[in-house]
Amino acid sequence: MAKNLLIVESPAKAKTIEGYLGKDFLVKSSYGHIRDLVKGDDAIDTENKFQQKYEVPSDKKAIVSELKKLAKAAEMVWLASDEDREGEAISWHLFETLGLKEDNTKRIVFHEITKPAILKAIDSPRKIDYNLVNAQQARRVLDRLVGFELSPVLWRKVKPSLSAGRVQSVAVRLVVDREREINKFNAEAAYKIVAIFYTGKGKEIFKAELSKRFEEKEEASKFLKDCLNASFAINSLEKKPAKRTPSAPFTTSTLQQEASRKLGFSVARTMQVAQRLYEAGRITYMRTDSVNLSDTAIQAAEQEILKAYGEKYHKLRKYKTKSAGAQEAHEAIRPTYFSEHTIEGDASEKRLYELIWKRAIASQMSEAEFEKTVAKVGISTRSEELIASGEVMKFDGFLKVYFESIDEDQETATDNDSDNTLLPPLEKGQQLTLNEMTATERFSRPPARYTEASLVKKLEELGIGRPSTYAPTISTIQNRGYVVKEEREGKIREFTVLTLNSGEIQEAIKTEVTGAERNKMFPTDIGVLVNDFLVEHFKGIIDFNFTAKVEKEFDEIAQGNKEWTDMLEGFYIPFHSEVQDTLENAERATHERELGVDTISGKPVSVRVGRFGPLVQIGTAEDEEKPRFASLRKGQMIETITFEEAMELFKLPKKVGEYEEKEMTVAIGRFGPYIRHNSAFYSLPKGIDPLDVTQKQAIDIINEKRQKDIEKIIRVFDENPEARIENGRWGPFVRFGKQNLKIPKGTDVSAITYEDVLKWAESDPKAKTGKSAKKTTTRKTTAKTAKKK
DNA sequence: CAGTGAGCGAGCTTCCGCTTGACTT
Repeated sequence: MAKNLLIVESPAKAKTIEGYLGKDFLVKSSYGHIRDLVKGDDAIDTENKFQQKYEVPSDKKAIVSELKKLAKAAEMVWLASDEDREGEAISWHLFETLGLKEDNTKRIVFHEITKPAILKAIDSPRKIDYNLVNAQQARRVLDRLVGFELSPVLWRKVKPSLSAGRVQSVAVRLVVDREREINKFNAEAAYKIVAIFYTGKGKEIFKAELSKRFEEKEEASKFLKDCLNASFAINSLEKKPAKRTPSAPFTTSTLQQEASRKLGFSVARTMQVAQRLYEAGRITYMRTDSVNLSDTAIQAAEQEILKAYGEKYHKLRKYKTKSAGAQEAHEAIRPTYFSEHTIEGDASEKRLYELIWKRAIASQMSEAEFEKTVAKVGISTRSEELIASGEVMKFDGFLKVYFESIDEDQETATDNDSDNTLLPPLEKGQQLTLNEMTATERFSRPPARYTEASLVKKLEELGIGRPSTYAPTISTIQNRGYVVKEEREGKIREFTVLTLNSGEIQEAIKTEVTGAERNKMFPTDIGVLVNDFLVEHFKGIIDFNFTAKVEKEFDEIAQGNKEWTDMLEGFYIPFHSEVQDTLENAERATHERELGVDTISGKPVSVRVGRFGPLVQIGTAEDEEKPRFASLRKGQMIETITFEEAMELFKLPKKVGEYEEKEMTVAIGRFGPYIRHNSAFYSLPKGIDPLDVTQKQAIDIINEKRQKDIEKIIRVFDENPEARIENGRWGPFVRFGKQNLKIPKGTDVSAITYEDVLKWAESDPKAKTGKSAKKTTTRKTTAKTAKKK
C-alpha cells in the first residue's frame, strides 16, 4: 500500500500526476465535488446562521467509500484540488467526509500539471483555507436561496416547473433585451458613394470611397452630377506602417467563440470534443479562465516556432487575464505537445485541436507588419475627397498560422466592400480617369442577435457564470423554453442605386435580403413573460451587476474581512421579504394583447400564451359560440404580431380538393408548410405560397414525393412487404411498419435477413413504450417517481 | 409536422459549480 494518497479533481489529471510521482504516491480523483446540499427545501436553516445540510449524492457514494478506504490506509493524504473557491471547498468536503485528521492531511496547490510544479507544491504544503471555504459556502447558499425561492414564485404566478436563478435569468434577460432593441430599431438609409478609377497608365483600376454618406437621394444625385464633368487627381498619398498582434491563447469562452465562428460548433459540442482531447492527453484542461502559459509551455512553443518557422517568427509573450472574477486555477487551453501540429482522431477532434494548436503557437509569435496606404482623390467640382486605402503585408508573423475571426456586431458598419487590398502604384498629383461611380442606398444595421458563443462572451464580460457552467447554462435556458436557437428567413428590401457610367446617370431599384439569421438566440413568449415578471418584482437579482456585487463580498469573505453569515443575512432578509411580498400581492403574470376586432364576426381578436404555447383567439369564452384558436408560428411573438398577421393564421389549414377519394389539406407545421393526405405528410417545396396551392399542384407534389420514396427503397422483404431497407439521411435503416430500426454497426446490409429484422424490432426500446419518444420530460419524471417508491 | 386551448387537483417542479461516464438518439 502506498504511503501517500493524493487526491485531485479530475481522473485525467490523476493519471498524469501519478507518472510524475513514483510508487510512493497513489493518485486518485474525487470527480469534482463529492457533497452537495440536500435536495429539498430544508437544506439551509435560514433562521439559524444558514446552517447547511450536506449529503453525498448517490452517484458519488462509490467514489467516496473508495477514497475513505484508501485514506485510512495511507500515512499522509494530500488534498490537491484546484486553487480556487470551489477547489478549496472540495478539499474541505473531502476532509470532512473522509474523516481525515489534521496531522496526516496536507493541502497543496499548483497551476500547471508539470513535474517541477507538482514537486514544488509538495514541498510547500499548507492547511485548508477556511476563509476561502466560507466564501464558497456563501456562494453555494446564495445560489440555492435565490433559485429555490424565486422558482416557486414563478410556479405560482406564471406556470409550473419554471426556473429562475442568478445566472440563467440574466442570460435570458440579455436575449430579451437584445430582441427588443432590434424590434424598436429603425433602419436609416443613406447613400454611399463608391468610385472606380483607372490610373491612366495601363488598365489598372482601384476603388475609392467617400467617407460621408448622403441621407437624401437628391444630395447623392447632385454629387454624381457634379462628378459627371469633373476631373480627378490624387491630392495626397500617405504611407504608414501598421502592426497586428496575436491574441492570447484560448480560455473556455474564447475557444467556444472561435469554434462557433470558424467550425460552426455549438458551445456544448465544443466542450464535448475538447473533453475528448483532454482525456486523450492532447490538450490541457478545457475549463479555464486563464490566458497564462506555464514556463515549460512557453519554452516548448518557442522551440517549435524556431524549428518550424525560424527565429524571426518568435516573440516571447506573457498574457494577463482581465476578465472579471477570473480565478485562474489552471493554465490557458493549449496543446500538451507543441510539436504535434495535427493529431489522429475524428474530424471534429482534428479541427478543434488544430484551432487550439494554432492559437497557442501564434500567441508566442511576432506581430504581422503592414504598410498602409491612404490616397485622397480630389474632385475639381466638389470640396469633398474620395479615399482609397490599401494594405500590403510586409511580414506575416503570427498570421502565418492563425487568423482570428470577428463577430458580426464588430464588423465595420461599412459592409465589406471596402476590402483592404493592394492599391496600384500612385503618385501625388496624378490625374485619374473615372470608370464608374455609384451611389448605393445602404441601411444602418440593428445590434446583432446573440449566438450561443457571443452570449457566453457577454456573460463572461459581466462576470456571470464560470467556465464549467457556460455550456450548461446555454442549454438550460433553451431546455426551459425561454430561448430558442433558430434560423429565420429574411425579408426582401428594395434599395436604390444611382450609377454614373459612360457620361450618364442611371437609377435602378435592386433588392436584397435583410434580417436573415442562422443559429441565433431568440426569446420565446414564455421567456419574455418570465423575464418581465422577474424584472418587475426582483430587479436587484436579475440586475447585470448583481453577481459582480456579491462576488466582491465573496472576495472579502475569502480574505477574512467579512463574516459569511453576515453577508448572507444582509442579502437574504430583504430578498426573502420581496419574495413574500410578491407571493401575496403580485398579479398572475399574463401577456395578453388585444389586436382588434374581426370584421366578419365582430368579435375581439387577442393573443396570449395557452397551455400548448402562444395562440391567437377570436371571440371570448363567454360567447355562445366557441372561440376560434390558432397557434402562432415560428418567428411570431405575442409582443410583435400584428392584427393582419394574426388573421392570416386562420386561413390555414385549407382544403385543396380530393385525390384518390381522400381530402388534401394544406397547413403549416413545425418544419414548414405541408400537404396532409390520407394521414401522410408531404412538405411543400420552397417558393410555393401555401395559400395558393391548387388541387393539381398538390397532386403533383404527392406523386413526386411518392416517387422519391420508392427510389429510396433498397430492398423489400418477401416475408412481409411492410419490412424494407431504405436509404435514410444518415445511411441505410430498416423500416418495419411504423418502427424505424437502426442497423447495428458493421452489419453487411445486403445480408440482412427477415429474422434479423424481427430480432431488432423486438429489442427496439421504442416499441415497448408504444409511442415514439415524444415527451422525454414526462417519461423522465415518471421514471424518477417510480424509483422513489 | 395535426388539433388541442377544460377541469379535477396530489405531488412534483427549482439553483450554481465541480467532475465523468452511463444512458439514448
